[in-house]
Parts: sequence; C-alpha cells; structure tokens
Amino acid sequence: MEKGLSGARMQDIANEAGINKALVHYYFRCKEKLFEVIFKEAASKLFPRIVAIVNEEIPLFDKIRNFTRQYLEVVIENPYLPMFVLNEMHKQPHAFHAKMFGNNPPDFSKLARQIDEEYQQGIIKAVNPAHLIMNMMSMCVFPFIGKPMIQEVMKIDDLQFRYLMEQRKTEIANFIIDSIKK
Amino acid sequence: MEKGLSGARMQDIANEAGINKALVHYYFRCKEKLFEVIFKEAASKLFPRIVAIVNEEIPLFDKIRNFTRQYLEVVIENPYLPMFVLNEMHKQPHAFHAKMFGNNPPDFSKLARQIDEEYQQGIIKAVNPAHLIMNMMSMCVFPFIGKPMIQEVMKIDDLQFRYLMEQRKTEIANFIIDSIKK
DNA sequence: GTTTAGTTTAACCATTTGGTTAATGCAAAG
DNA sequence: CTTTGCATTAACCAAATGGTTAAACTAAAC
Repeated sequence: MEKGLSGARMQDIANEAGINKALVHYYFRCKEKLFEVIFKEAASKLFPRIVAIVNEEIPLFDKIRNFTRQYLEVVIENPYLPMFVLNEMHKQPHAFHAKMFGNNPPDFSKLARQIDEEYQQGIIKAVNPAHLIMNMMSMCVFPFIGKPMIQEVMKIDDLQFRYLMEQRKTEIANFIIDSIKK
Repeated sequence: MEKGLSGARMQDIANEAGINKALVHYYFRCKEKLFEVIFKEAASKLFPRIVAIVNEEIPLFDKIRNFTRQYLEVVIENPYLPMFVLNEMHKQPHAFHAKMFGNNPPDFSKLARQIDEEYQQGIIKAVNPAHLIMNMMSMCVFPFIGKPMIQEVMKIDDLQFRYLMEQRKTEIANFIIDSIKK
C-alpha cells in the first residue's frame, strides 16, 4: 500500500512479512492476485460504512456530522488507504467499474433526494447535490493524500498533523452546515 | 505522468515519443533524471501561480474567488497533474522538502494573517486558517484525483465531468464564502 | 568533396524481478 | 515410529527492464 502495485517488490513484501518470497507466491499465486486481495480489503474498509451512513434515515445535518466523523475515523487509522485506492483506480480505471463495489455499488441518489427535500422544507439553501457531496468527500479525503505537502507547507510533524485531523472530525461538518443552512 | 515513476517503462516512453529508447537516454541520461525534469515541470505549473494569488493585496473574498477559479483552470487543462505530483510526493516524502519548491516555498502565513484581520473587522466568522486553506485546496484538487471513482458513482462521461468542473470554478468560492461570511 | 559535430538507431549487456521447483521441515494422525 | 499433508526454503529460471555502445545518418562548416 505504500509503494503501489508497480512500485512494490515481491522480495520486499516477503522481507517485510519475515518470510521467504516463494511463500508469498505459495499463498497468493502471483503479484496481481495478491494486489487484488489487498485492494479489495482496503476498498471494503472505506466504502461499505460510508454507504450505510449515506442511506440512514436521519436529518441531513446529522448525516453530514456522522459521515465526516466516521469517515475521518477510518482514514486517521488507515492513512495510506485513500492514496492507495485512488492511485490504483487512476491507473486502471476500467478494471474497477464493477470489480471493487461488487454487487453493492454506492448510491448517492437517496442523499441527493434528501438534499432536495430539505431545500423544499426551507432548511437549507438551494445547493447542487453533486457539488455538495464532492465537497464533503474532498475535505475528508484530500488532507491524507496531500499529507506530505501539507506537512511541508505548514511545517508540522506527524503528531500535529494527527491533531489537525482530529479537529476536522467536527470542523468539516460545521463548515458545510454553515455554508448550506438557511 | 499517467503511470508514475515506477509504472512507466522507458521503452513505452520512447514509443510514445516515436523515437528510439537509446535516444531518451541520450537526452536524459537515466530514468531518474527524466523523472526529475517532468516532475519539476509539472510542479512549476501548479505552485507558482497559486503562491502569487495567495499573496496579492486584495480582499479575502476576492482572493478566494481568484484562487479557486485559477487553480481549476490549470487543473482542468492538466488533469493528470495533481495525482502525479501528490502520488510521487507520497512515495518519497523527504526527497521533495526543498527540491521542488526550490528557493520559493509557498508561504500561507500572509493569508492566515489576512483571515485573522478580516475576522477582527467583522467580515467573517472566527475560522481556523489552517482548516480553511485545507478546505479550499481539497475542494479544488480532489475531484481530479477521484475522477474515476466520481465518474463511476455518478455515471457520467468525460464531457459531463468537465462541465461539472467548469461549474466548480464559481461553486467552490460561493460555498466557502457562504460558510465563513458573517 | 571532406570534415565535423550533433543526432539516431539496432544490437547488446547486466541486473532486477516475478515466478518455479525440488528438497526439507514439521506437526498431527495412524 | 511412520506416514501424511501442509508449510517453508534455497536455488534456479526466463522475461523484463534500465542502460550502454559502436556504427550509421545528417546537415552545416570548411
């Protein structure tokens, strides 16, 4: 997950695991199979929980608070996940269309409908659901992808970075709600 | 830039350029040197303009509108840039600390001060500059990193995606300003 | 026409790398 | 104790890959 599919060496993986390289092949056959296992494991850490939250039957603001909090909790504990998943998706876009979501593709249409409804009820301003969802995802995920750059620019160490991310659990939700509430 | 340092093959690069592989070495010596040239070229497309906008002497809201518009213009024309730069930074964090910014490191302290000032003047709410800047960057960059995923989830093609990104030139600024204005 | 200096290529080379194999280890079952 | 079936390893292999070299090409300078 650190080096990516093409950057990782089977020998290094074996070393890291403290076993012989042949044993890696014994269990996983080939690099691609191993990659697939790792990738699915990573993706399944990220997506199912999100889909669940998005489809809960709760008010929009609560949903936003839940989503950002829970998403950040996952990613804080697995900071390599976003870069790994997105990077590999980027390099082989077609390979994942159905592969990774399986029979449970994330469906934001319900959330989009909810956003429209709460607008009708005068709770929020008129907002484009597509952009709202993108904004929410962006603010949750990006800091972990840009971590090295952020740390360099802000001149902060890992601990300070983690503290910032803990803050974001509530910061992002407040930021979004402040923007869209009427 | 599509495949990354470890994923790209010198032969493929030569093929793509329609020349002999030895010629690539003739001009660039080795893969790392070629990478360095490409990386610096990519980074210099992204950062200098941003730094300039951030340090202009204009009101915060105008600055936010300028930043998001110009950033998106660069990235819409070079959609591979963010993933490439961030991915390679991720894989060799130390190698870029000074290397890529050279003697002109981006300095957001002035912007942070401006945010504080405009809060004192009652123009905006109390906001943490670090998070505000991260949010702004996130919303500009992330969609291009998550493009394959976004297209899959939203079921949209390249043209529709581009249209969404054109919208974001103003959407993001409005979203931010709505959130922080008093 | 010859020289000269830069450009381009096919053929080659050494190393790396994913992958295989045959032998050995080992613990539970008989 | 022997057998049995999986686990583990050292040694090995073929292909891929970054890199080199010597020869050929080209166009401008003389």
